[in-house]
Amino acid sequence: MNNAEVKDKISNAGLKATTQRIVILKALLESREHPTAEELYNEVKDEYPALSLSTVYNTLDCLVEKALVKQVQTEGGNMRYDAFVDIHHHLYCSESGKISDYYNDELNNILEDFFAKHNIPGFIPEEFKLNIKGKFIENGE
Amino acid sequence: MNNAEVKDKISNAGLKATTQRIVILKALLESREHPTAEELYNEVKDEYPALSLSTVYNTLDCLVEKALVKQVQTEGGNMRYDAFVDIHHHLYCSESGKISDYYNDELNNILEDFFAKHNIPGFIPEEFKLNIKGKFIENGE
DNA sequence: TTGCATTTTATAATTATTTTAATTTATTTT
DNA sequence: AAAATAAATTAAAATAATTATAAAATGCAA
Repeated sequence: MNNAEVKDKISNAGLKATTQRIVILKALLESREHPTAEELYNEVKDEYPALSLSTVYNTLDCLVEKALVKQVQTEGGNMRYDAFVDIHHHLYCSESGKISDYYNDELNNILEDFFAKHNIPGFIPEEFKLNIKGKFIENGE
Repeated sequence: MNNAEVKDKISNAGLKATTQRIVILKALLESREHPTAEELYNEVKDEYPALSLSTVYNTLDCLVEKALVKQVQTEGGNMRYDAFVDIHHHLYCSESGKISDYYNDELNNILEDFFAKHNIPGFIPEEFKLNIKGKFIENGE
């Protein structure tokens, strides 16, 4: 995705498309690693050395508020971010802690169907996210 | 659950059953609120005023390690704990941040079946946890 | 009981994140 | 275009959650 497209994304969300916001969102869109604010900061610093870590936090807050970015639930301490806001699930590796994406439309349909049929008393579900814990295996293991 | 039963749980896991561990685990077993370390500390302090917050953190780490307690994924900053380690899912309220339990064996079976049939290349799934985001509704709303 | 290992405690240190207030940048008004 | 206004960014300080440290207390084995 080029800068102009990222810029449009930000503008269309009703935010000022500042350089900082563009480079931060672009970096996040180029990563599938669900980085922390600090990891993103280190990514972006090369290209934009004047950037401050506060700005990364502020910008991510903005982007989350406008639903351009999602916070990723982790069991560990710190917050991670994901610019891929389409429906997908996560694989959590119990050994490395790595979080990978899992896309499966059939699974999404099954979950939608299930909760269309099974009411949860007192609760209106809006979004389903499956966390799959397990282990990555080496090739040939 | 009485103290003796909690004590056995701890001993059976291979841990020394100290008073602190007993009261902390007991308090957690009596809560369905997925408390933080600090919330637990405040619960337990009445009954056991000498208790230190560090001990709560240490004890919870121990209990997690021995799988008597699970960490609960949250989007906010701080860690939450759950002494109910049987298979269940969580309802996340987007308004209040409250996390409630959702039990459904049929859903568990559907998920088991799905991943028995659908291999994830390079990954061995061990545990499925569905996070259901939505809203709690008032009676009569 | 004596000795040893473990646990607990209080304190200090660390880390992630948020707040603050000043500065810079962008936008609107004149 | 210049001045006024608003918004965003920055560096620094503050806060909150958690972890590390080292001394004291506890519990168990010989």
